[in-house]
Amino acid sequence: MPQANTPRVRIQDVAALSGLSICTVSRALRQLPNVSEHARGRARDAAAKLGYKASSAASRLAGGSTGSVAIIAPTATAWFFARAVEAAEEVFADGGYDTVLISLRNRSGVQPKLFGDLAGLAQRVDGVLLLNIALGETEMAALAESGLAVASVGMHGVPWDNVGIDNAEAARAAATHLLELGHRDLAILAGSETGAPTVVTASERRRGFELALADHGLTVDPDRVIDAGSSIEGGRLAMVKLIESGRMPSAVFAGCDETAFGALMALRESGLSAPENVSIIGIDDHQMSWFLGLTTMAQPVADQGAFAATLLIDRLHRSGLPNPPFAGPPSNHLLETKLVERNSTRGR
Amino acid sequence: MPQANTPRVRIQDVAALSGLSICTVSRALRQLPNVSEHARGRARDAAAKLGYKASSAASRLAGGSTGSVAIIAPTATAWFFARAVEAAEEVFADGGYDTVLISLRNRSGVQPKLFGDLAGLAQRVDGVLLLNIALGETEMAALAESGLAVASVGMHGVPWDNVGIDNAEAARAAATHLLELGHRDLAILAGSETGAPTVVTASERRRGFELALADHGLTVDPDRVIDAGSSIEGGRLAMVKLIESGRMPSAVFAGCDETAFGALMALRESGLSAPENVSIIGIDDHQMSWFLGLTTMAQPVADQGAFAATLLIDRLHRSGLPNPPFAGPPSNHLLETKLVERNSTRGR
DNA sequence: CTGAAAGCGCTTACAG
DNA sequence: CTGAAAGCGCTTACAG
Repeated sequence: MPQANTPRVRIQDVAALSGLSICTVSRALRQLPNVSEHARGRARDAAAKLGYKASSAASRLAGGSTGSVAIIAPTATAWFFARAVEAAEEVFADGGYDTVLISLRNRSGVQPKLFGDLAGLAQRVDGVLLLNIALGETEMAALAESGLAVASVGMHGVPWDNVGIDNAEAARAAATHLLELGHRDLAILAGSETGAPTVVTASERRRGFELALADHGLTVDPDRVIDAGSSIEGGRLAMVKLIESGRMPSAVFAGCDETAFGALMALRESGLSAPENVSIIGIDDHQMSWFLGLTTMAQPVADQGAFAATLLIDRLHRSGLPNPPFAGPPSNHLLETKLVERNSTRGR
Repeated sequence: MPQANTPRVRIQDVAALSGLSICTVSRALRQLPNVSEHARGRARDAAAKLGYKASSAASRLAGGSTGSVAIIAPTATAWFFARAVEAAEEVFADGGYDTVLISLRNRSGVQPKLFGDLAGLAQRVDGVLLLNIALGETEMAALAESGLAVASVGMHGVPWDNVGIDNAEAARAAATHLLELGHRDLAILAGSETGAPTVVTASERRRGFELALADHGLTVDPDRVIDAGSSIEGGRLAMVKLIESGRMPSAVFAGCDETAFGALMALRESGLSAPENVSIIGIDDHQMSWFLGLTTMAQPVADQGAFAATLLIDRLHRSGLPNPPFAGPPSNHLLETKLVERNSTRGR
């Protein structure tokens, strides 16, 4: 196998240049305690002059950090995930971490396999950023045992740092918008796609939807709850189902904008449109939503990914310090959403 | 730092169980030559029974493979890249490789930094999959020296396996469609965004555009070549520029569908539309293109990512064999594109 | 075809 | 606060 021909700068070189032992250099560079400021300075200078960067392989093998983190997402192509992933990756890269992308690809089987060998994963990365992953109890336990640092986006009641939006509230606000417009026969397009790992936000959004209806003395008609996943195609099929049922609701709450796009497509295919035949509201404020005149609850996506990544890195840094595991209780950060009214909804 | 508590299965355990030495096991498991079929079988059985998987850290440190590959993309959020990345990630995962995602994020500075330390990268991954990255000569040289296996999507005249479409031909076909509709004043929305790393396909598409015009005895008016990058916003701004120039072309070739979407938005903002005021054609066949009635040249995206990933893995496998570097000359695979006529173009 | 030995570059106890 | 030693789990020459 061909080799890079730049001779690697080893910790030994830094030790030689700084006049310290390699173990002191190692501790100094990793900000561990019990190193004099003087030694720390010398080590840092020598490392900088030599352009030294610890071998992640050696460090990892010796029991130190791997210098990489994994992002686990249900899919990497959906609007939300692509943006969250990229924002997180940027934070990780700036923090000196490689980011390993693991897409569950809406394929059953890959999640169990992944969580079945968390020890293997833990050997390759220091921490994981979970993006809207629905976890079973066994999986939660496995994660706790793995020793991996964890942070997440869009998860709920979870024993690690999380950032998201208040999904129930956002859904409630969306449905309330519809109700205040005078609509009473509401349908919700949400939930999981067949064979797809459940996306946690879906159930919360559905709960918010129910809450809004309850606020208005209404209950949810099971026939008006359509599984649509969170894809364009899922939204399209769900709306087709509604149209073919011959009983069109007055308004539709789509679990996310892409689902709403699909619903809009289905309407057009049938010669119908929003808000003429039905009002439609989504959640996201996708880049195309303005164009399509879609009313939606806007959420900050890149911010969520970046913030969660920052929290994970913070934990990782603190974990190097004494008194693990990772000082401080888990925090939960809810970012703001806001209603963006356009032309897909109107009073009746 | 907390530790996983499943005791790791080491190669030594496999050696003990199989009655072989660890070095024979090592060779057997990596399919190296000079191992008897008998030993190979015993090693394989023992490894399977124990659920042995080599430590990537140890393997890497000892000079073996890292078990991971990097995907380098200009951005991970654009429609094309998100899909290509996910498709490639699936192939890598199935092949047992971790995939490290590196997004250049359209930020100048990150590419030079990355290529400035390819030796560092080579220490962490076995190979890289380049997605439409414009490379300077120094970067090409650095890549060759790094010892990394390389494959790419959408690149041109490159000394490694590549898969893509014939960009010049696709662009030429798109422009020809416009010309055959009778348009003579054509504009092209393409090229790189300010500060963004150049996307290689852009220049090829521009060349195809020129070719088509030349076929019809026309030359390109520099004023009709607008830098639009390949984003929605870039397309919008480019079209705004065209509108504000007061000299609207008869038809517009957008370098990709997202650029076309942006152009469509700009038209709508000005109370204009396609094909009434101008014909518009894109390249991609984005999921939303049908909805927006956009005429476009369809290209298979996931196929490109998956195919290129397969080629990279093949090289990686072959690189373990004797007689490196990697047997076989680089191959270039061009996948089919095809015109999808919708309502954004019409004769004049 | 197979094995004993050395070494990859770190980090972690353990002494000082 | 600092250092010498052992060891992490592999792979690579080198002998047999």
